[in-house]
Amino acid sequence: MNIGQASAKTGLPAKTIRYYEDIALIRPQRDANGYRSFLAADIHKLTFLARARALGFTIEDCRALLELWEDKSRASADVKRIAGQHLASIEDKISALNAMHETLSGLVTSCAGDNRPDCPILTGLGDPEQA
Amino acid sequence: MNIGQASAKTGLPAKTIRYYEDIALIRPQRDANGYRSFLAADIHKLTFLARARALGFTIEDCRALLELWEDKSRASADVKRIAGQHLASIEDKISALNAMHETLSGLVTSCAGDNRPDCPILTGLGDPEQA
DNA sequence: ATAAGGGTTCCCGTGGCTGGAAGGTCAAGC
DNA sequence: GCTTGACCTTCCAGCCACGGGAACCCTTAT
Repeated sequence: MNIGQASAKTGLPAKTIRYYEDIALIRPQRDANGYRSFLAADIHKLTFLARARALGFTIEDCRALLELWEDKSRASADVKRIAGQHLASIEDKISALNAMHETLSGLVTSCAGDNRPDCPILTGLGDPEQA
Repeated sequence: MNIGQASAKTGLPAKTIRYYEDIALIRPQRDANGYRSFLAADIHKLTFLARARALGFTIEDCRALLELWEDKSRASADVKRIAGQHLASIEDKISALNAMHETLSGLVTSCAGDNRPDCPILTGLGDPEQA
């Protein structure tokens, strides 16, 4: 299977797949003409990567997870630890965004949004006390 | 005021302040010895930037907001539009993170996390149907 | 005179790709 | 056989918003 088909199967752009080979997440074989040749196992890995990335795991997380994935004798606790840490970092990000949202929506609500220049958003941004 | 004091006043690293000058967000004067000299207006701008960045506005958003901030005849609607768009993008990010969180916490919960190799997290990541 | 603690510029690296240039390969149509 | 177009290859540059560190200059205190 060529890279185009692999891309279609996994939903990953060809560029991304090449990049994943570059950083040694996958190691597809090569045909005589130099084209990458993707086997079922490669597709499976790419699907795994696509999904893990979509869940926000970093590339290095993915690398670790892929290793565990291939290690049939892994302890599920190892996997759970990585996933748990990532879950915590997602929670942190959500909290941070919620805080931003609260502050900003307060500012936006208080702004008339008309032709006049008075704008509590700008005032609030300039003077933290007033946010 | 030198860059160190400006940094202390605004909470922004000196590196960041130099970067902001580089990309022309601020234009502090220079002393005879070549040191940057920050006036009250510069500090005010930096404070504005620090706060807007903390709320997740991009640099280009900040540039636009700063322009409006300095334009005493601006319409508050212009400011509100930028802030509203950013608010919407924050909401998008929160939704995306919540979706990730839901999926991932489901996987994590279903994993025993012991010494056995069976791990629904890895299975779920490999096979989307089973997530 | 020297040492510490400012400041300056410059260039490289980050993460995770994405775009584009320059060129090789393959299948189809004339 | 030749061209066209779609595919594939490598490599280089750029994105965002800085941060690290080198190499050097300026100021102040001892």
